[in-house]
Amino acid sequence: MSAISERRERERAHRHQLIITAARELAETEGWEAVTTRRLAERVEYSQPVLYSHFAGKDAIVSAVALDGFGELADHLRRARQAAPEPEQALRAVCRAYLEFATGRPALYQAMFILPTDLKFASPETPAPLRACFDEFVSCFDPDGERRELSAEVIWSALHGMAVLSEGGRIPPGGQAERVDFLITRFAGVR
Amino acid sequence: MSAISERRERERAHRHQLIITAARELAETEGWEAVTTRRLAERVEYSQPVLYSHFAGKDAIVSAVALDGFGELADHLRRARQAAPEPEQALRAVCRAYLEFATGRPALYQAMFILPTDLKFASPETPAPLRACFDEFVSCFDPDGERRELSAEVIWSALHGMAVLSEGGRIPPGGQAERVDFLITRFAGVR
DNA sequence: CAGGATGTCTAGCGTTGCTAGACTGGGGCC
DNA sequence: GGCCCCAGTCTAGCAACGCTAGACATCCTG
Repeated sequence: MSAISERRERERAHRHQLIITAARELAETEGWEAVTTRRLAERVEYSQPVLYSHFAGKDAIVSAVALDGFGELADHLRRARQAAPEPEQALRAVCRAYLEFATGRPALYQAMFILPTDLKFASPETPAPLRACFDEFVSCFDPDGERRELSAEVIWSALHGMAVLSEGGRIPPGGQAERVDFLITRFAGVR
Repeated sequence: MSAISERRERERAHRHQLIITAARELAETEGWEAVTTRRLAERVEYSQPVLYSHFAGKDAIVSAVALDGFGELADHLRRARQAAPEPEQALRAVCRAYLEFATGRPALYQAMFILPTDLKFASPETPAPLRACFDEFVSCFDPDGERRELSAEVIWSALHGMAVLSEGGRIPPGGQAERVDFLITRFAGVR
């Protein structure tokens, strides 16, 4: 019962991750509308029902990709914040890193924030990577000051709005840096 | 050729609007995923191909609904702005009206800003209602001050971010008013 | 009154997410 | 060791999707 079933479990875990990365790659190269269960199954060289033995449905696969994305975003933001010498510059660095992430991996960003997912936000069972992302913004504000969470929410909203409106062509895609600078100067003074 | 074909044209225009309002009602009561060409056709009591004699495809129907929405949003914002006695209160009033609109008609807002549409933004052939919405924000800032457009873009982004993150449960849906106030105080001083 | 244009329909194509039922092969019990 | 059973995988198919071809009817024009 031991060795063989252990190997199977290992293989199963490996295949689980294989599905996630295949979905992500497919989405990043051809967009999420090209990610169908058939194409995904063909890509991982298994039949469709195998996908459903790993995930409850397509949404769950998207959620898994999104979760990976939140982990990477948290890393990305943390690195940017820690590389900044001063607190004010930290906020600016984190904001820029956020937009860089959003425009650099549009499909991943879409999975995290736009497509319907099963992920729980702002709740006790919120996955750790999601909290970590939010906390990176919170950390940019003065621990003594009140309303750090509020500041983080508003900043995050603004960045998300810029990212998605610009990606969809609702506002000119150029001039993102200018908008960030403008936003920061309004928020930095009251840190 | 006159009377009869005129009547037909009238009927055709009437049916055109009928399709749009049916799509909108269906979306507002059951969500956009319930708006299929079959159900829509059944609702307007015609067969599917009739829809395609009026619109290029489903996206075009969504776009038409969105365009109606932009007209209403522009009205809504203008009324809010004009009802405010002072410029600073005008910005606050417009922002609140915007979020009120977004949370009050979520399906309509989705058609305008999230679903894929054929509408052109920030371009010469941008429809008038879209420009009108943007201009309502611009009008809230000092005509002598520079960067009115930039301010409008950033404010709009922030509002959109709040609306969509809150609707999707990414940030707590309560406390929207607090966020708006917080945002305004950062932007009002430099009007 | 014939001919053509216009409008609407039925029927169907290809694709989607998802699932039931058959088949296979190794693990545990007598 | 031999039998049964369960986990895993597959083929095949369902209902619903957006969209369209081709047949039918209906009305204006010459």
